[in-house]
Amino acid sequence: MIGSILKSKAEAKLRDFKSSIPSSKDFNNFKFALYFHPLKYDFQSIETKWERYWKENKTFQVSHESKKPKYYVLDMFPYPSGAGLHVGHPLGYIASDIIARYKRHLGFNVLHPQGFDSFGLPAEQYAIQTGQHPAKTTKENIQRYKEQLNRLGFSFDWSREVQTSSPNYYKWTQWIFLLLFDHYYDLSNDKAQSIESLIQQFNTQGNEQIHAVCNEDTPRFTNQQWKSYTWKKQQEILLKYRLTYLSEADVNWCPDLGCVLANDEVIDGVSERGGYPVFRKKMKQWSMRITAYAKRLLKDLDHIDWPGPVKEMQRNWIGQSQGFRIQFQVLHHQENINVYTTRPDTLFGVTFMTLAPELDIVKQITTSENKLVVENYIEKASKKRMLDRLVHAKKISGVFTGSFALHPLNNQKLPIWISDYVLADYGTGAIMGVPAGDQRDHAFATHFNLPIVHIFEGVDTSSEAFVDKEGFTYQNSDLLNGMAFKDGYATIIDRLESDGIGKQVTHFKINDAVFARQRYWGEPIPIYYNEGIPVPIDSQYLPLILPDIEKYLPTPQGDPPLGNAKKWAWDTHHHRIVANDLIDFKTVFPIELNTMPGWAGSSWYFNRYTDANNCQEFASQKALDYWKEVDLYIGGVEHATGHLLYSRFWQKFLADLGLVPFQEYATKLINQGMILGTSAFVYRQKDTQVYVSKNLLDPKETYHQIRIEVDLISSSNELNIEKLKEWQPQFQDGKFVLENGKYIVGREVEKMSKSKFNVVNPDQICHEYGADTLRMYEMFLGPIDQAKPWNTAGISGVHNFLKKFLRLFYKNQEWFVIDHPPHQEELKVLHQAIKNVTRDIERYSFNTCVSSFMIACNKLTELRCHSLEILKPLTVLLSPFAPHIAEEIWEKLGNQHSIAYEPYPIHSEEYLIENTKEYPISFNGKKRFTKTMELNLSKDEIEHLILSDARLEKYLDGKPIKKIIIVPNKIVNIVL
RNA sequence: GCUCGGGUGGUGGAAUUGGUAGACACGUUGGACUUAAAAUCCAAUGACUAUUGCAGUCGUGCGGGUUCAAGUCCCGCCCCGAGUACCA
Repeated sequence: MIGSILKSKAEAKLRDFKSSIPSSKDFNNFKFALYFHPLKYDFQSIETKWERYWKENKTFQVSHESKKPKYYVLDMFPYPSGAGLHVGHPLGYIASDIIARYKRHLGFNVLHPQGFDSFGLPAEQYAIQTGQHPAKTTKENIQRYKEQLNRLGFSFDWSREVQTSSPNYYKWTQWIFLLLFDHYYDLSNDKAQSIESLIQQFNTQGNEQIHAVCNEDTPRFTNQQWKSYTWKKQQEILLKYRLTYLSEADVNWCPDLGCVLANDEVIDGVSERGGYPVFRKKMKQWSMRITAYAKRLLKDLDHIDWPGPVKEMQRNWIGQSQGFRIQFQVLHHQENINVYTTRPDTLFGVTFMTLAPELDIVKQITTSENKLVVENYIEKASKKRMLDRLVHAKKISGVFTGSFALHPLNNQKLPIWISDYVLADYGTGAIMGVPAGDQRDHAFATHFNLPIVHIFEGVDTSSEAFVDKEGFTYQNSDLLNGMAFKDGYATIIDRLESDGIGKQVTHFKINDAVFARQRYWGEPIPIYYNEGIPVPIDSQYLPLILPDIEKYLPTPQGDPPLGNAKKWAWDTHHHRIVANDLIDFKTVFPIELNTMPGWAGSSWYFNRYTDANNCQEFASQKALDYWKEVDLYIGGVEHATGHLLYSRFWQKFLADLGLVPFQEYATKLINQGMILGTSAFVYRQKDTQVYVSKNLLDPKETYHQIRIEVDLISSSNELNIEKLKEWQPQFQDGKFVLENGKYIVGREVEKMSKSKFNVVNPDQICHEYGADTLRMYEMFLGPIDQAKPWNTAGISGVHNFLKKFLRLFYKNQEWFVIDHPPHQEELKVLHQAIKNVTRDIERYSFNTCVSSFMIACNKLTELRCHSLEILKPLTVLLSPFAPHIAEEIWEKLGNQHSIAYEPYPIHSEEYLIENTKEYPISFNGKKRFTKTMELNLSKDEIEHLILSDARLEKYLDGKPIKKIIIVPNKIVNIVL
């Protein structure tokens, strides 16, 4: 019934509409208006016009001297690569720009800066190939990026641009490095303290009582001993406390890049950039003592609104575990072996010990008859690539050292083995082998015929280890026998602690971050060497400028590229860099030749934006206090265990020193999903020049898949063969086997990359459809945080919407907006749109926002609305998404100022209440309703209703019913 | 192996967090207007069965369960994606 009413309404509307269409007599007028739309959406001129306007009027330049509340929206700044921007880059920038513009409408003073992370490997490799100075290519790339970014209408305040490779920026990166060098981590206050204060404590009490984070091999000394040490010895000790320090460390060495890598730059045993094999190697290296902050980095994750996966990855990376450190004596040797275990309760199941081959102690305890095999094994293990170590994880290997350890409680002799399944950099690098309680130990024991002690009563551990913590009682376990896990655990740690054999420890998986690269294109480390001891260059002489060099490769002596610099030594008398040929190492000292890693500059840039042009400070207190922390940070999830962790570490350090007002710099983080490319393939028959169309491939034949440029493909996957032959000469002699006269290519979704020929450039979309369309389309594609393949199929829908929207302001080609009170219907459409768009922006659900605009636009077109009172707020609503067209309309509506700061329309509920009572309702239990309704019913009506539906009875219970919500033939909800 | 996500039309994706599943858009089909194309507008479009009685049945990876009501909650499977890994 309702259905038919609605239907007849719709029909009436249609009739109405059709009758309004003029007959063919006055066709001349009408033709243009409806069927031949001359109204051109000239996005090219609109967009260039407004981009110039924003630039000339400095529309988006902001100051911290403002009474308005602040809002800080930040993008992860890009690395300016030579390939330029592709359609994936702007996704996050568009979202952040929408938020920035939205917040401006709401009256916030919005800080929305942009800059460039311009130090990095690709520019340097390009320099090695071409001899071009990285500074030059970087500058060109930045220029290109800026043009492309501006073309998309982002409301960045470019007056605050930062470039990490510019000396007035890296001056402060070096300054922070020196601060880290000058501090240690005090565990009694749980914060960084100056080295100065540490020296004072050494002078008065030595280091016995000091509770600080330091290297494992730090010796113990009294104040007397300290004073007796030479300057050099003192400095060596201090280095073990500094937050950036130089030490012999196991590093990830990548010979192909000639460079060490941080753990997060190694993926599956190969380098993140280039995919070259990575080896473990001992080298003297700069490191950052991020481990000192591990606990705080973990704890404060609870206080920030970051995506779950990022937090989870950081938690895993930090890898906190509660365990026990147990000491084992080595028979006939002085040395003890410390093991780390999370299961001290399985101590009576120990039948052997295993050490990581890299451990120093291995050489000392190896007996002479085993020396050869052990050394062989160590040699082999160190040569093993990290990848092999992963791949051959299942392959069990190891050798016996010939020595034995003593079980601390029952004095059994335990053979000491070495094996590469034990990692040197986790725990103590040594484990106690418990075949009954650990699967790897079990496999190892089985492989080498080592005994298994079955310590769990009720569980068979002869063929498999048992790792659960319930379902057994202990047996063969001395004092634990008969207990369950909980009691057993408590009993054993009590015993071990009282005997002084072991102690409870909190262990972290995270390692200190290697902080030096053997590269040219990075921040110079402001350190010189005196007697081999690193000495800081006083911060007043910063920046330490990166010198020009001619060759970007390592020196013949194997020094980093900076060794090629003519001027590169520090003169302590004149406080300057001096030329090599004049070097007299009595007065001048060699400068550190390594440079900082890529993440140095990006670890604090968000603070610099608050006061980017300050020459006196890294940022003024006033600016920092006004802009505070980042309210919304948008960037890729790939930085979860790199940039996003290091920058939190630096922020905490700066906060410890009182230099920044917050422990966490970004309260809210959103990860934008990657936009993937769709690569295209042609299929060449093996050893021929014959290319076969995709659907004609013979399963019995072998084909080579060859990636080709996606520009050569039509929307129906047809290949333009002529263009292909022009593109690469190898195809010129090709014979193409066609289907239906066409060559159809294969397609596959992959990461967008220049080398895969699947890059789609935003420039060509801008040219064809305009920036506003691109912005809205990228938002419309799907949820912001989801990875999705780029696909232009739907772009016309968004473009049509903008055209339609513009058409609302026109009638018969003429600008036509009326200033009469709008209809109820029109108001309802407007307020529905305001409500939905606002709600969705607040939820960062931009794709549904775009839908809401389309719905509103369609309805208003149908209503033929030209009311100013409707269209004006709608334009404001749209302006964060499509700023150019909004500005254009805004100006045409007679406004002098930019729409950017126009108050946002706030919806009022009264237009949104559904008039459900219009529809007739019948309570005979069989009628159907077409709408969900909220009804205020009288008692009689309710009773009638209840009689019609027995199910309701159970709800009655004597209570009065206030409201009943009904859907077709069903009672939905009852409010008592 | 472990830890997170996620499976909805031909496609991208909606669903106010338990209340008419498929909004919006693409695509497809038909129509209007055109010499024609483009552009624009209108209509249909989950599947099946009916159809000059206007309706019915089934449908959110599979199998169970809770509920008046399940895409949404619970239990058990299957698949896909991401991260991570001899972590003791």
